[in-house]
Amino acid sequence: MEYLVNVVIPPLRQAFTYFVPEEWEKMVDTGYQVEVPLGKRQAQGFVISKFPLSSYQSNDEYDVKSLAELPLEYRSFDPKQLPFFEWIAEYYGDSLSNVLDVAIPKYAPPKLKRLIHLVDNCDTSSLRGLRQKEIVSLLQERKEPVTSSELSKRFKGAHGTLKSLESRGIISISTEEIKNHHLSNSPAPSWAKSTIELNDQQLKVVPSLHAALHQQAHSTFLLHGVTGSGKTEVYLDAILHAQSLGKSSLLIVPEIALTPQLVDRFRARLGSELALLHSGLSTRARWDSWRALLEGRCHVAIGARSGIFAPIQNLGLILVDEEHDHSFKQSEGLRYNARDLAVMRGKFENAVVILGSATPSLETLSNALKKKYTYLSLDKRHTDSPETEIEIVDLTKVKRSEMISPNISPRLHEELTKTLTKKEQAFILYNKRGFASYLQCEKCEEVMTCPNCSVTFTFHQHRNQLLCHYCNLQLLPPEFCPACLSLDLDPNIEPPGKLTPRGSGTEKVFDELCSLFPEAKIDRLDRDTANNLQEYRDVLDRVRAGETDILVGTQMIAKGHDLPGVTFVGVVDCDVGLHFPDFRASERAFQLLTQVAGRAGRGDKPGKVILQTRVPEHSSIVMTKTKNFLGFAKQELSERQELYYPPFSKMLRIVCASQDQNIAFQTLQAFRKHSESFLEKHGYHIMLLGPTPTPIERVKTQWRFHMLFKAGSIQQLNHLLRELRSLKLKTRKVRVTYDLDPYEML
DNA sequence: AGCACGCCGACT
DNA sequence: GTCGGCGTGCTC
Repeated sequence: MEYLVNVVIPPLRQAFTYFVPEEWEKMVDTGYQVEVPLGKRQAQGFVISKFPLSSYQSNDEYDVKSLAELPLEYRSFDPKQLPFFEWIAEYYGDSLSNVLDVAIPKYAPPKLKRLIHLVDNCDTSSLRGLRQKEIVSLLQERKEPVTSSELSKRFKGAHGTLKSLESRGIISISTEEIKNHHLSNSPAPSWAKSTIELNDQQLKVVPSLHAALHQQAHSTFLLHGVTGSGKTEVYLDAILHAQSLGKSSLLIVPEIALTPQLVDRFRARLGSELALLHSGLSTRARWDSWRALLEGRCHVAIGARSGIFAPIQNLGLILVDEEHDHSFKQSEGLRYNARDLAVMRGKFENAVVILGSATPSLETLSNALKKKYTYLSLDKRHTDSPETEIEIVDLTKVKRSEMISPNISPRLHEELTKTLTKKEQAFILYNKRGFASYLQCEKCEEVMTCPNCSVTFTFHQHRNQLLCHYCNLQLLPPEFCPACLSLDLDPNIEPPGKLTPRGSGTEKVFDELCSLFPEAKIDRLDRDTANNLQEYRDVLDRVRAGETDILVGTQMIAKGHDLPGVTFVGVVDCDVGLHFPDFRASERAFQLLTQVAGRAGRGDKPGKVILQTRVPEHSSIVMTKTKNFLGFAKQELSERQELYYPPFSKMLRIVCASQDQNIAFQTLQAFRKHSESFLEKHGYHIMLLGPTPTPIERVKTQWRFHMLFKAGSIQQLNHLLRELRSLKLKTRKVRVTYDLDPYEML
């Protein structure tokens, strides 16, 4: 017992010290996963350091135990990653334990398959049963082993038959690991070209990327490229260039953008070099990809948010596509932002970082303006397609009687008709689910609200259901107003009011379009029609195959890849979310509108966009029409500066949730008190706001209050965060969440 | 997180 | 008299 190790055992925050048994002394090191005795049970942990007995200072508070077990696939991360993980813990004021728990995939044993072989030269003449004859003749036909699961599917009760065939020496059974097809060298489809052809403007940006890669030092680029300008080609060129220098690359994309089409394009150029990391993988498949990277078998990884932790060896390049996308921010647990981590990881590993977007976040843009990042731009579309024309329809100027249907203005109807006549495809964006935003009593004006949350029920007509979008409570819509009924008046004299649907959503627009265009094939894409990634892809595949004329949907429709048949995009109501109590509401609206407008006309046909709004002078809408990203950004930045919002300040949000309204409020009040004296003591300048009720003050029966902190110095804010976390102000019945760089304010 | 210890209410 | 509720504290 010459060595000891410090082991972190999630979710326990501290590290524990163990002896390393002699037989593992040479093997075990930082990054290994181990089983340890902990109290009366066995637990799993990660080794975060190893040191000789001579440098161990014993304190007699506890007896050091020995490691219990070394799992077969024990190496979990590279020791070189540890400083990065420690930095993350420090920055978000969390424990290393929690970071490792989130960053490192769980080990899963390999899946096994049973292979049935036909024994050579065996005597098949003595076969009795029909089932036996069928199975043997199938095996003879195939001339290769067949899995038992396939046989079981074809012939019910095959299991028993196989056993008897085996005992009679006619077949033999072997087991084999199921290989992961994400890692195998499956051929890329023919449409994915294996060469890269760069156009003039792409050729202008690649030299500085190549130069940076040659430096093998950290630098960050903002690649600002309008939709269709061919950012992907630049990514590929950079990845291949890194590869020629012996460096690996990591590409992070929003989960929803990680489509088979994107993966095929990369596979066509990279083959088996490529490892995938996304939520659709099984635990084992994720582990396989992770190990392939850790062992240096793959040199390029494409992943969603959590891919930023991937143990890529010899990392030289990190790319973040759609860097403005809010899905890079984890919204629970360790609330990290993968885009910010990408830049930080680049610093730790001397890697080049490329942040790409058609609508960069103001944080990233401001770093580019400050020359912290190098600004590169692709401002022309890849093909020679004519410019897309964007038209604003001011709904305040259209009389209700002039509307073709409640949500469709004459101009929108006209353009849709034109598109359908030309046999082209249209996207209709309405960023709101359901059929009606709420049900209201005709008589007493009572609105149906969720009993658990302070929001109205959304009416979903197709399911005939009232649905709470916050707690998912489902209710059959009542025929009469419950408030009227509760008055218990004589129905003959005072009949209860009926409930009418008010406000609309994708379902309503879908219905309107179906009656306006009965001949058209109309489809809908939102969280209600696409429950998972596969269903989402299926809907977009139907569009790609030309089976859909009009696709109505929420923001989900804004992010599909290459759909050249779509020439028209209509936005039913640009104002959804514009007046959210969130300082990023305008930015979000601009990004969504610009993104969805970019869906129109990616082929050689011209695109057309119609934006319906009641605030036609709003900068998010005007600047979308004029395609003036920098104009929008400058105006928005000056407003942010005035109000001391990011990127001009660093923000921290603390939310307290409790069944008891008072406890939630008073916990935060105590946080405020302590913050004030802490700031006083250290002479820090941090702006405190609140506590106030959150915009949606009750969710899932919990009352919620929050506080916002705005600071000029991240160090000071961090110090305060650490201090508040260490305090024991939290009473029993309250849940506290800390969110550094928050995105969600509801 | 587990698992123990510990101190107050309804039952075989 | 005990079974069991979950509040508190510890685990190398």
